[in-house]
Amino acid sequence: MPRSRNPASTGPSILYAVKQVELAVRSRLDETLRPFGVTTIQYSALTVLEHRDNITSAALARRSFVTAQTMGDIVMALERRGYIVRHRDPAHARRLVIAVTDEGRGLLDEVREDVRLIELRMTTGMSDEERDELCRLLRTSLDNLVEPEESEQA
Amino acid sequence: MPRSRNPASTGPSILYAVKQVELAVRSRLDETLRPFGVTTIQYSALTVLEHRDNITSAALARRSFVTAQTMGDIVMALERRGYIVRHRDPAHARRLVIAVTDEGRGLLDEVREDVRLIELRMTTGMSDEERDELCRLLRTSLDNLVEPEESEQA
DNA sequence: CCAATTTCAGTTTAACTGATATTA
DNA sequence: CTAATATCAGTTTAACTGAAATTG
Repeated sequence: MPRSRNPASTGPSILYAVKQVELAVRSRLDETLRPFGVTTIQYSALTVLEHRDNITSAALARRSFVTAQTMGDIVMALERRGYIVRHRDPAHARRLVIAVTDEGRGLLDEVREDVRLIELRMTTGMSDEERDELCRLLRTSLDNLVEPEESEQA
Repeated sequence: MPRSRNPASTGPSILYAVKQVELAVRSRLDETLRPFGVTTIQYSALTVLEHRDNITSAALARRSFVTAQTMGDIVMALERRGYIVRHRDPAHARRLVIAVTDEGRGLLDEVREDVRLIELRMTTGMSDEERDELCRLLRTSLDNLVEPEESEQA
């Protein structure tokens, strides 16, 4: 296969680009979410919970690359606002499994369109194939970065 | 043009993927940078300064989507550690332009290889073309998200 | 006894807002 | 006068470490 250029040609610029895009996205998301009184971090956690119900705070922390204590604070903030509830896992009395409430789903529904507009703006000028490719390459990047040891069900 | 699928097919999952990848990258970068006593945020600012010398803290703030005060704190932290120096712009007495010191470049050199390893791990299994494509799509995303009003030279 | 989960306490960094002096 | 820059002060959120209780 023809290696068109040296492997370091792109340098550490992909990491830099990821960082910059995330900063830009967060800036836009903050504007969108401010009227609702939730932070981008809290919203991100809530979107994960929307798709992965009955997960514990500790598992959510591992998935988000933060400590259990940090995620504990975020989860408690969401609980205080009524967006989630927690109840004991019958099979595992130490665990508190999280469920998104109707209020939580309501919030997600309220901001869904605005969030989609940010994504549409970000991908302006891209073809559907390019959008799919970007998403696929980001997922691959994430898979490559996570520790392989993690084998949880939630 | 044949729109192969509905535009919402990928949903807001690209934003989610960007966020997750950034969290993963930051987690790895934190490990790498901890022995050097700099945070990922400080390091990111320093890499921008490496390529864009003679920029002001305020301009750096705009580029990084944070307030001037926030970037002021980060810049002062880098200054205290001796990684940058600031001096008055002769043409603009109010501005303090930033220059990376030899110590700053030394730090960047010391961590460059480790940072590159993170990027290599992240792009494991990708062809050179895919790496380039990922970088290109991220740059496009960033361009689409920045305010067009900004027309600074630095 | 050990590992995982949760939580309490304390600390630090990074973000914000608001206000102020300076200067082009 | 206005806008931009830098900075001072105060606040909040998000991250950490350390420690403790509980449970499998």
